[in-house]
Amino acid sequence: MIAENPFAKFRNECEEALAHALKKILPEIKVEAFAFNKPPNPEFGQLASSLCFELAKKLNQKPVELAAHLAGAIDKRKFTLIEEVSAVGGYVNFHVDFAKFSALTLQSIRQYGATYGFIKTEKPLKIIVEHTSVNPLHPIHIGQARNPMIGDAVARILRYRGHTVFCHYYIDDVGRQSSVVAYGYDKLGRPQPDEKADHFVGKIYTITSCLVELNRLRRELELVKATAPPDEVAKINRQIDEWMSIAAELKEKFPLLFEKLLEKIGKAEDAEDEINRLNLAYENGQSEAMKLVREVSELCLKGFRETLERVGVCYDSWDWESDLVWSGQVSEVLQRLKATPFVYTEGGVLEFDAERVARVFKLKAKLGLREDYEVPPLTLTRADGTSLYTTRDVAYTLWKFDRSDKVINVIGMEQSLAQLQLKLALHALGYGKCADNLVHFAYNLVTLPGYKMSSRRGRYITFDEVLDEAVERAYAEVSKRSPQLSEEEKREIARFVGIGAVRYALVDVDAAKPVVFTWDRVLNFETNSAPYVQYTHARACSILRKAAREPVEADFSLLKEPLERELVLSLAGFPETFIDAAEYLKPNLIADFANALADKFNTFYNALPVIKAEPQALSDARLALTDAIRIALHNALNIIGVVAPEKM
RNA sequence: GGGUCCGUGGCGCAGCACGGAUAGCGCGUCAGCCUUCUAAGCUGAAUGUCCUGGGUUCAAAUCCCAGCGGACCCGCCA
Repeated sequence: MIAENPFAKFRNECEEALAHALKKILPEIKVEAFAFNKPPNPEFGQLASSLCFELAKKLNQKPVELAAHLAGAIDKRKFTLIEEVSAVGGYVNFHVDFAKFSALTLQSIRQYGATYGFIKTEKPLKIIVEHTSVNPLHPIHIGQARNPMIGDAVARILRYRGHTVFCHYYIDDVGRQSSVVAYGYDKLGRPQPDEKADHFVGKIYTITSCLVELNRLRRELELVKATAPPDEVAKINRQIDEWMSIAAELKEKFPLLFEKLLEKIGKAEDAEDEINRLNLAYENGQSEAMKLVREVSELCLKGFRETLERVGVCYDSWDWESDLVWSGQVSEVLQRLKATPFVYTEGGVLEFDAERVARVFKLKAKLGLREDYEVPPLTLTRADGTSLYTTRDVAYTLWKFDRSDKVINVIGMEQSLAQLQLKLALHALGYGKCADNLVHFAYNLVTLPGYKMSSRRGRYITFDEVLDEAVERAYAEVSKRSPQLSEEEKREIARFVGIGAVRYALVDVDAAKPVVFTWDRVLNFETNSAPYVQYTHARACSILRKAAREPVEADFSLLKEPLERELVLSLAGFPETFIDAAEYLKPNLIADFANALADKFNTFYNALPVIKAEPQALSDARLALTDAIRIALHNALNIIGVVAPEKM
């Protein structure tokens, strides 16, 4: 007997059994769906119904008596997996027939192998997952690295679920910041990088942006010094002080580059204007500007690709924001928005009345907003006619929906309002359906202890640094723990252990929670980490290797130990966990599952022999169990992008 | 001021979508386990007003309301 979802099979039988019994003794009662709980203790069985508590009040009977009555009415002979039904304290408890259930679960896992657990959806969709989308100005820092880890895991999960998934990277090269870095790069004479390209670009960006900001503030001070109130002058002075200290930091860290840029733009009074001109020229598709900005952006992206490839993240499409502007899609969207009654002009710029859209289309309840909350308006254009980020995002979103049924944007929760306004803009344009299929997967920030990471200020820890450190730490661990391995093996293991640890650490915490970055968090190699699960997987592989035989006709009824039964239950539940993870977009469920299974296996490993178990039939059954665990751990790690090694 | 999210042993987290029996786990602390299948492991001990107060319910960490604390957002930045 084989089932792709063993635990669901048991659950279905329990449901059916309960429904029959209810119909028999209380035909007048209609229950839509039966919810089951997992009992806190195996002596209460594997599934429990608390239905009697609900019915007790309606029927004016005691739950305990009702439960006994109901349990007694179940004819368990009609079902294959139900061994016993008991009534305890008002609950109806279902006990699984472990002999049959173990056989079902372990044979199914063996049969499905690398596809076990990945139940296909009945409604496959074309889904675009947009993730990472770090601006091409500086290296990906650890605060941003949570994004590709979550995005990639979500994409993998949805693919295994049977959807057609495309991962898109949105290259935001139209913002003013791109012109800032391009300006600095140009002043330096467009040099070739002498290090990893994104790190190189990042330095230019930070220093340029700092110098330009100082210029601006100093001029502002000159202008208002005589006329403005003292507290305003003091405020500007404070800002100057802050940027001066940043400049000092940068000068110390990158003396050569700092000097060069200081010389070129330190006193350039027209820097601000030149950057604005460059930005305008770029949006207008002027060829010199195009060449310059694209050149810097490409450099940076080259660095990103290296980093992301290293952690096993890849994309199906790299979408340039500028392409949307140059192709006229942005201005077309603007025209169409202007034609709606929701756009007005104020102070020479176009404003979008998001609040009115929400009211007219009665969307507040649907979008989870209170009726008395007023959605702030969205400015669509600058006074010079250039577009703003969210405006371009409207065009981009429509472009994405031309290619998919559903769009998932993995974007920090600080952009919640912008994403809401984006949805409302879609409604205003008549694309309410797209808005409904647009998901903002919001995740919380990663901060450094004491301060927020700031790319403009050059205060960040790069993802590359974290990966390097993790791999180095892992190398030290492997060398210590497995000195017998060859140098090559150690390097290889260090690589996937270190990278796995980082991936796992960034996926494991609920995306809604803020994370304070500490090295301890990502360099954890003990329980509840990728290395722990990887180690457990390698351990299972090692046993199977040493056994050197195939347990062909194992007698699963020999698996009578509570530890073995818990393992079977865990394994049988993997498909349901996977479905939950896919439907609710919760990759951390997979990490938790893997960790919990590893925990149970290690307990089992320490308590009971596998190869040396007597009689051999028991050894065979335990080998089959071990093999099933190996498969489940492998599959779980696979979806969160972590390598499952055979040795470490 | 308004909005969104978060609040669970000393620290870091799970559980909350779908209410259910004794709230789990890791770190740290203490006491143990390697001539036995990988000790990146295991066993045991101590540690909790599940932010506070109301409400709904037979039943609340979980749902609702109010408050407190923290993060983020409310820009002709992205």
